[in-house]
Amino acid sequence: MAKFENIKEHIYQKIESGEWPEYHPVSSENALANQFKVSRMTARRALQELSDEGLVTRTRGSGTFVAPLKSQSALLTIRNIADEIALRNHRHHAEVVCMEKVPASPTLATFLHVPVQSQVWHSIIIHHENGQPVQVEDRYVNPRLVPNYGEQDFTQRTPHDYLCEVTPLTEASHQIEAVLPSAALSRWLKVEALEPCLQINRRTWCRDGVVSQATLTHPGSRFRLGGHMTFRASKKS
Amino acid sequence: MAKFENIKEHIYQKIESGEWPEYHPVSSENALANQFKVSRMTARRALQELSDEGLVTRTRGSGTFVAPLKSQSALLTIRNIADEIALRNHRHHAEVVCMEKVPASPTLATFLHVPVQSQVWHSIIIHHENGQPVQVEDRYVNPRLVPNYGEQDFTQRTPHDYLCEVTPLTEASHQIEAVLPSAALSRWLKVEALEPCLQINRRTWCRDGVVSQATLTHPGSRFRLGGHMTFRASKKS
DNA sequence: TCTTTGCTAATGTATATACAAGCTGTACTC
DNA sequence: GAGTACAGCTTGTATATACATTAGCAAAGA
Repeated sequence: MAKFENIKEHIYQKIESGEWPEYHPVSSENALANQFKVSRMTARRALQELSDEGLVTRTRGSGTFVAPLKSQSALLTIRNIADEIALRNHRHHAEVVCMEKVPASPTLATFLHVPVQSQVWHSIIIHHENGQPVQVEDRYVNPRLVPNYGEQDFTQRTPHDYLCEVTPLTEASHQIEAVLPSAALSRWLKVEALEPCLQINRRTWCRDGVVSQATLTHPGSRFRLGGHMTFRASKKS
Repeated sequence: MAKFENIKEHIYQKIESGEWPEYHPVSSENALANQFKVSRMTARRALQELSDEGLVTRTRGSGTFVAPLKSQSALLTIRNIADEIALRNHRHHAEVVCMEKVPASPTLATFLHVPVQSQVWHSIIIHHENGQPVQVEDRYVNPRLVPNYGEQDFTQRTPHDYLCEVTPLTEASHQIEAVLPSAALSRWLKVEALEPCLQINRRTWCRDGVVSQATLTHPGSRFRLGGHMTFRASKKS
């Protein structure tokens, strides 16, 4: 492996393991150069690439620091429903319908990479915007990676928020489809049985395996998923 | 502006203007260093950053070349329905329902940034996968930027393909929602009026303005939108 | 006490150089 | 003619050096 990659690896470990939390200072270019017995330009390259990847932020005159985790997936943000509602200056509140441990069905076991019939966390939470239900979050969580999931108070913070903190996410996959709500869903969302809903299926990974699999259902009449992208990073002229 | 930025700018112009098409060779590091009277390392930096941004591809021993445009938005791909179907080894065919010039309604005029009542291209195309309809593409195109849109044969190539070629896209925004199909849509998609559909609203920009606004409707029972992302670019160990 | 000044350390840009490693075409050999 | 060896160009990695720009702090001054 190239020398600059060793240095990146070293710093990445510190961040991923949680030893260096958000905003923790990272060794300076000169310090790394001494420590790894390389030239400053080589140490610089490692830090520069970590900065490009969004893991650290750098400020001339000040130094290099671990970037806030929430900005690490800046490109296609995994949205936190509570933040999104707050952004619109609306009021968010969550209702925990269910929080239990259940044995994993064969399908679920495959999704979460756990043994069939092993106990997994299951929660159902209804998110409201200004008193109206806008999302039902039906989530299964791997108890090996998140043993204390059931003890959290999810009326105060969202599961997404909590999971991001205890297991730094490294990977995610989404599937979006349009469905008709089940009886329970239409009751929870206070919509008619024939109203189309937007359903997002999301699995998230951390370094050690599948953390969680969630089905987020939104009423079609009260929700849109938006995205914007530009193909060019640098600014014009 | 920094020297390496000047070089980037120079190359970017060539690509954006279309003077250098896909796979066109880019001057080598040494050639650029001579041309711009800088050191090789500075020229290298310009090429390296363009490579990071996905505008060019580089191969040791061979050279630097303009990247194929379709890979320029690698992160959240703007999918081409035909490619997607081909990827599944299925058969794609398109049916052009309508191709006309219509006066822009006030709403549409706002979307496309054109004068109200000015003529714009309007096309409706049904995309089939193995004979079954999977997408209705209802598209409005800015005739100032794409004057010959109406003369293309969209049974052979998709509008997305054509638009990518004649106007290098620089920006795009999406909105996804779940809806019930209109009468015409349910007829075209051969679904019942009560089947929920996934509707994607997409606007695309090139350097000179809004190119096109499209509404893509998929039957919920036959379509899913997927995405996958990792938060770390480099590979492990 | 508040302000100014200046020092130090950190990142940002640029250069010159060296060698490693991979692709391509040419010339040579069999 | 077919295969091989090699030379030359390309990108990739690494080093040493110089100077610019900025943040933060400390000391001197009013």
